[in-house]
Amino acid sequence: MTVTSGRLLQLLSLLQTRRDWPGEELARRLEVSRRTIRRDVERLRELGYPVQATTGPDGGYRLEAGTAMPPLLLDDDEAVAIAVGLRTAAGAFVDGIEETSLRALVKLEQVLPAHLRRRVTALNEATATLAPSAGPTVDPETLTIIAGACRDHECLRFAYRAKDGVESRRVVEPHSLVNTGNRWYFVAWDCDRDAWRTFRLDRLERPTAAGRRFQPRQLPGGDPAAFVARNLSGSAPRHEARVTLRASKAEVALRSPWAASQCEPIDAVSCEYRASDSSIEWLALRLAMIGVDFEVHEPAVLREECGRLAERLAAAGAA
Amino acid sequence: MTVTSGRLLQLLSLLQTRRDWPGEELARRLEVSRRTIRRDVERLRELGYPVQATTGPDGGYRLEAGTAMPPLLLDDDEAVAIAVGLRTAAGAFVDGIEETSLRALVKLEQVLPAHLRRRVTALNEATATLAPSAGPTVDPETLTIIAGACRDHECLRFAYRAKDGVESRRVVEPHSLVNTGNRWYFVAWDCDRDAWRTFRLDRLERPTAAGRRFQPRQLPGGDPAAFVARNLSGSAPRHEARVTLRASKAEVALRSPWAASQCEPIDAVSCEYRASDSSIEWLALRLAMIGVDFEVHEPAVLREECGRLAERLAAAGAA
DNA sequence: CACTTGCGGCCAGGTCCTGGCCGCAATTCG
DNA sequence: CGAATTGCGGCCAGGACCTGGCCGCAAGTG
Repeated sequence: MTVTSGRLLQLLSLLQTRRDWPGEELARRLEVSRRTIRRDVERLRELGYPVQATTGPDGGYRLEAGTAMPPLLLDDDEAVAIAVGLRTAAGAFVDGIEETSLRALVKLEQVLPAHLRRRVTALNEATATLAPSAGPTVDPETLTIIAGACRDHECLRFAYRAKDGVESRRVVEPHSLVNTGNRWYFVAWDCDRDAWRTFRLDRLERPTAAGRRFQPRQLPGGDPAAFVARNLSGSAPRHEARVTLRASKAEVALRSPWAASQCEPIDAVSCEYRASDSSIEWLALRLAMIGVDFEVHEPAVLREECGRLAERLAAAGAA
Repeated sequence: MTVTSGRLLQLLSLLQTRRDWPGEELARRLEVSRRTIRRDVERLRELGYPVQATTGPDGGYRLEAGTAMPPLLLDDDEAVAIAVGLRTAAGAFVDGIEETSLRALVKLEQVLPAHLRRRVTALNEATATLAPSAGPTVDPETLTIIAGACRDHECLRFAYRAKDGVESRRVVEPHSLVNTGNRWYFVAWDCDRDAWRTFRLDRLERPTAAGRRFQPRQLPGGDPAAFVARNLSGSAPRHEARVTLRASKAEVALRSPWAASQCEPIDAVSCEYRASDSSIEWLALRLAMIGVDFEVHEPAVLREECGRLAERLAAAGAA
């Protein structure tokens, strides 16, 4: 029954755009009797969506938070906003959320109408400017193409620039994407070399689905993250910073709320701040961003980096 | 019809998690005959979802991008990822996307199951650390509560700290949220003072829905953005920076892709960078973040800020 | 207390769903 | 080229489901 199912979807959509809906209005919008609305609501409830109702004048229906996610019915703008948000989230280094963001993004982009896709890429370029990050960034386009190929077991072709700078064309059976810290790796079976390889995403260009499907192979060891870690052999060491800020924790919270959660109060005019990152430059900048005077206890390289940064800024300031 | 509609939704969900589905497998998963699958697919098409099919061995169904958004069927992790992404997008200053992100977020949070909500807030706190922004930030919680109250025409109660520091309790009929640059304003009818007011979100605390609904009033002039602009009377002046970077545009693009789009090449070893922001501190940090030597032409305050920052870092580096 | 709004039983007429069967078309593979 | 796989959709029959209308009931609101 295409009409009934469609109406149910419409009803769900209406219930998501506003909180309270009198049955009368729903009936008018969906062009059915109020009796049918009651029945539709009953159906939604049967499907597990918690629709609450209140009686009396000003009563109506309301979709509440339940135990499972109902299908999200988004309008164009909202879809675009979500896509943009996910792109930045997937591209950023936000411990533990990237892979999932990516999966959601792939799902969304699969069905994203073309005109919306154009808006997303346009907006994404515009916003990239304002979301600085340390180190080489990865194009969200690349990410979604590869993630999609992994999901759909589709062969992939791309250009790769090895560590020594040598360029080559690859054809692979994609297996998975792995995110460590702020870098993306791509685990795949290299068809030409007949072997498993890991590729760094920022060295990879113009990925395109080759169209051919394949039977997934078993990755030795099973866990792609472990596989990448093994092949990485200890690059990207993390730096653990311990710093005293010359301000109370409350002051820090006021100026830079994002830093407060890693602050331990010492006394009324200072607190200890801890942070870790694989990039010393970024670590130094984060400290500078807090906006209060500070003193670096460790590591020494961070102190040096602060000095370098100071020189650069001093030079700029003196000009 | 609950079973047919439910199956249609399940089918849609399956089609979103992977690209190709042989009819045989769909039939097995949904526990109906292949004939019924064919009919369900037909129904989806009738509802406007572009389901493509390919014949032959290795054939199957595939949900493609159409002209309208189908309902998104998300699993728990994906919902969390989207919520987190939207929260940062709404809190950040990403010209033009915040209001919409916020609307999508309100829609999502309305139906977000409690256990997922907990995960979102937890993650959000954790990630906030890595998404620094200049100036006072706004709690996404606050943002969604207010946006929801605006949408649902529900009275709102909150504490407000005026410019002169005086604290007061307010009860208002919320009208709209306005985002300018990197700041949020809230336009509402103040019930106690019987007048329209704009509030700065970062001065507002503990907003709670009062429960009472109201008939929306007409905002004089109609446009909330214009209303805010009128009442703002030229605060938050923007600083326009003009800087020479001591590196080629290509080098900048390599180190900090986000900055490249605002670079104009001068010669092989330098390029001009332009940026504007209401916060001098943030402007200086953005320059530092590019990671190359530079020289500030204007404004003078930016030069001074660089000097201040340099001193702070020098002190930290020397320690 | 009157009024509004949701709830759900009951009814009758008509529509739609499902599984099975079939011939057809497109594609892949040997 | 021919066999096999997969999707398409007509047809059928039995049964289940939908809809609108009507009603008495319960629960808020003023």
